[in-house]
Amino acid sequence: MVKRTSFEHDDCPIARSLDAIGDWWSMLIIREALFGISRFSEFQKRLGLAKNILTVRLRALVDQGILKTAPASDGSAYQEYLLTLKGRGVFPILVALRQWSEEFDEHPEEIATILVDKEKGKPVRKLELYSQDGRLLSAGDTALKPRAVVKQGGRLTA
Amino acid sequence: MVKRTSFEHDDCPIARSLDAIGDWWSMLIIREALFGISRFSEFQKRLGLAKNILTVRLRALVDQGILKTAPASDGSAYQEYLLTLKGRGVFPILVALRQWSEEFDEHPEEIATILVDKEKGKPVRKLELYSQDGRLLSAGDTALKPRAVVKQGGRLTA
DNA sequence: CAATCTAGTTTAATAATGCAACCATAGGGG
DNA sequence: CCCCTATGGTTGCATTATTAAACTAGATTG
Repeated sequence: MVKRTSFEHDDCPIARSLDAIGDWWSMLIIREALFGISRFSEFQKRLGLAKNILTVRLRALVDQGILKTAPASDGSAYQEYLLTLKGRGVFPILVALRQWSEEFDEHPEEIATILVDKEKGKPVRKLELYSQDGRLLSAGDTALKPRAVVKQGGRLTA
Repeated sequence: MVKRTSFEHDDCPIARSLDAIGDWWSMLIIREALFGISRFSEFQKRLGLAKNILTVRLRALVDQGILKTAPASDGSAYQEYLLTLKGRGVFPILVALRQWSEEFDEHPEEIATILVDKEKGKPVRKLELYSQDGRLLSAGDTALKPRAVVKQGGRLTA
């Protein structure tokens, strides 16, 4: 690679998200964390990834404020990894990924679980995107607008 | 890597999606395609990725039925890459990624664009997840249920 | 018909990933 | 106190992926 491309300071928010959590393991670690997994060894067992990789990923997630370490909680003298607010904010992304598989995968019969609402136990609806005045939007109904920014000099830039 | 782990036949739909489009470039290629980009050189210019990688990614996306090649359209004798229905279905994932950055990024002032609805030009709302009976759900209101599957033998499995 | 554009392929270097083996600390048994 | 196991890593090395840059070959343009 001669240096792997970083999107950390890209002006596209999608690229920025991908830079933060856009690899297989980070996303799956957050998925497990949302299930309540918090211990190093539990992550390692459930995901089956190499421990050194887990170490690196956990550290990166902590550095980015997606996970935080807590001294313990279940009595044992070890630490645990807990989601921050930012980390819990990844939930819609995971739901979107899940629903894409459910809708388009060629072997949906291999999918083992369904996302349901706790209260009724029924499958959730598809994620919906609305305009401010309440119209349901699809990709074609949207556009990108440059964010108007007033810089120090007072000039208007994109 | 000694063979990168594949999630192609994982039973988790999130893992399956990640296996298909869970790398930086694939996601960004689809983003560009949603903007109407369809030519090899355009993708390469806009994303700034190495051409060999673009070749591999485009081929993988076509193999997976996310893009399809069409013989031409603007007269020139070259081919173009177009999104399939499955490809356009990635849109909510990209919206979720975008909104996560918008909400949690530490330098939101570096984000250059806003997603608006075409009709009014106003920013869209956050993606919303509803239960079948219309309640707005957050992560804590949901659970995973094993998908009941009736196998050949007639036994019920998870 | 020479120059340039398109859509790649090839090559060589560098970076990331994975496996396995090792290490340090805590707690428990004897 | 000594040995054993579990937790939470670290280190080394082999393999694989990504990249930039050079090269091709057909299509288009001047």
